[in-house]
Amino acid sequence: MTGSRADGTTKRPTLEQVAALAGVGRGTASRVINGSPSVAPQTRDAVMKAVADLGYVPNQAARSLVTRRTGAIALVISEPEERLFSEPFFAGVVRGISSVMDERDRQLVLVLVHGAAERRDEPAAYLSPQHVDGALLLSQHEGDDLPQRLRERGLRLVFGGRPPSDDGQSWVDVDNVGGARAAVAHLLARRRTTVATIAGPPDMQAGRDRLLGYREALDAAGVPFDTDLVATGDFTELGGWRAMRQLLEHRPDLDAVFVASDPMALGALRALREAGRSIPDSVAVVGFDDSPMAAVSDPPLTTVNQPVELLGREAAEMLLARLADPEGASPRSVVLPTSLVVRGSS
Amino acid sequence: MTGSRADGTTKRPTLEQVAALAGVGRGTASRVINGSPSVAPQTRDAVMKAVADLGYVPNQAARSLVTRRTGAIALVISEPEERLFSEPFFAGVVRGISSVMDERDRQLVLVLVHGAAERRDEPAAYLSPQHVDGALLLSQHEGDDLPQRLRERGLRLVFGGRPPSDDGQSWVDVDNVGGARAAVAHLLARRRTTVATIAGPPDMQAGRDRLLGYREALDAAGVPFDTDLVATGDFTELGGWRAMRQLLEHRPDLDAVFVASDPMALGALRALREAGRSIPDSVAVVGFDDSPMAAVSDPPLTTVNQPVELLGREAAEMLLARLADPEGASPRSVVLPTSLVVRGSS
DNA sequence: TTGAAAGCGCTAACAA
DNA sequence: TTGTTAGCGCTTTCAA
Repeated sequence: MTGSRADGTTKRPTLEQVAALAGVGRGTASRVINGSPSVAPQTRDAVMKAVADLGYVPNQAARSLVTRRTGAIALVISEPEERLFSEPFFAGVVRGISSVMDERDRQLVLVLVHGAAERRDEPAAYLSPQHVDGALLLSQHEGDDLPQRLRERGLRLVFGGRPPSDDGQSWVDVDNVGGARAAVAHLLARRRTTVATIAGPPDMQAGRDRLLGYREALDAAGVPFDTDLVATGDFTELGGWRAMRQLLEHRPDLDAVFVASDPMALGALRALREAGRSIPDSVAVVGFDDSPMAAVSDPPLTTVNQPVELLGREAAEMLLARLADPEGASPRSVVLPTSLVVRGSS
Repeated sequence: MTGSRADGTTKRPTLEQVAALAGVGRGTASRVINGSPSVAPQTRDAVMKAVADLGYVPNQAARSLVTRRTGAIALVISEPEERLFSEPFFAGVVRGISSVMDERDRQLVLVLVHGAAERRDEPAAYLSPQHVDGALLLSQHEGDDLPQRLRERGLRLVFGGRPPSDDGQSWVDVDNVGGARAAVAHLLARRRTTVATIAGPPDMQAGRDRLLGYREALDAAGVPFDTDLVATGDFTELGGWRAMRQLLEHRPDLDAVFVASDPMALGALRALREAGRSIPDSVAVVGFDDSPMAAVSDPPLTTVNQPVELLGREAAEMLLARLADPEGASPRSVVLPTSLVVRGSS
């Protein structure tokens, strides 16, 4: 099927050979392979057969050279956000992105960029139209000018997670506000009267949105917002533990807490246990993420599910759609629904 | 610096233009750019200046077309190992790999492959010399034939973590055996007499190696090996919790436990707490990973540090070295030292 | 609908 | 040491 060479390299069949075998010109063979409509059915069949017989695979380099498209998409991870690597969230999103890229025969190039602080030279020089057709940015943080620079270089961008400044960007996000609202409404519906929250970092959109959802649920129920019932964590277990202790100190009368991430919720559970508070009798806890840990914690955690894999898929497809569009379609945004996963009796 | 076109695409300067500006032939310009030694210093300078003035960047597609090298390296993650995504281990390794690739102007292509079970067609057809020059495989599991197939396709491979069957492979690993040995020796030196272990999955090399280290330390101290003191977990917190409960049931007299991963160690701590055993007075616990959680757990966990970022760097450099070598250097293997991080009084 | 031919930008072989 | 030239494999006009 493929000839081998002395150096172990494999010599692949070329379009030329396919054309010859099919008894057509190179141009025609090319048209068939690229799905051009103006090809006679029988010609198409002949070429297809030749392709199959020869095990032909187009040479991407040659193709790129003339089309000026690389077929590659960058997945940009900002170094400070590397924490994402240690969250199930990330794995799911990447799986979603990856499956789309596979289906569409695109390659996914992983680019870790250093924080603005530690950048010496032009950041991520690799991120240019010369190397990738577009870029997917995950979970941006406020004040980073990388997206702007990439856009200036002519790269099409799509954000996974709503970007801090939503000025004509394309993004896919989950409904953080709605998820948080549902979580808090659930607690209120269970006759909890003093519902606290452990919010995420205020410089992250997800953190802000989930806090907003908390407020909205209180408003809807006519419950006044009380800053003493709000503590902030950094999405880690330790942060959740600290925040819970702080809440217990200020407001030992609380009987429920909505925690903006599962790791923080686990930390909160620990703090509550250490304080001798029973769960959920004395304090009900609801998390956010629907991470695997939430299902097996003691007690199992009610939490908000977010469709992470779908988020990845949608973002990837949105980017490919923008690339396919002649002048780069106008920015779009999609919000995916979240849902409450009720466990135990909290 | 670069001309823009109507479609927003950037038209980059070509080697031709660089040569013209420098007043040399295209070939000479090419030599300078590729660092050929046979170029007169002044010629070199002239070309370099032209490159700088024009902001010239070589066209990778054109280059690949003639050199038949892509400049890309695949990072292959097997789907079942996706758990790696949720471990700090992974983030560190990827950071190491990524930094090397940046330095050497290589792109890192992320490839998630599905488990052997769910593969429909030829697995990861993308993984061929046509697309990538080589591949880095992380944490392989027993019985997967993907590495073999990739090698048959003519791809150079390097493993991060010792591969299950070490028949002439190239790999970089950390000293799991030595780390485990040190951990157990530490417990024995602290006059612990009944040291149990929670081992990792037996189908993973790291799991086996850490158990071996445990045995070696016992042997060295003349302590008999007792299967009742061995429980197995799956590297997750839940697994550690279960294993600890099992150990306590069979051998409530144990006074120390070496746990083969930090997440499992945290689960073990929880089980011990729930059983009313004080830590470290009643039972001393040592983990493995030196994950961030270990430092902030209650009590802080003594654990084994593994140089994850270095592992990534070494693996990446080994692969590039193999690629640079004419006939693909003979397989090499490197074991990086681990070290015990003693915390608290365990 | 099809074939022929002109490059895409670069490296490497060959001459000079 | 340098310039010239022949492709690498493909897409895409341009004619037919």
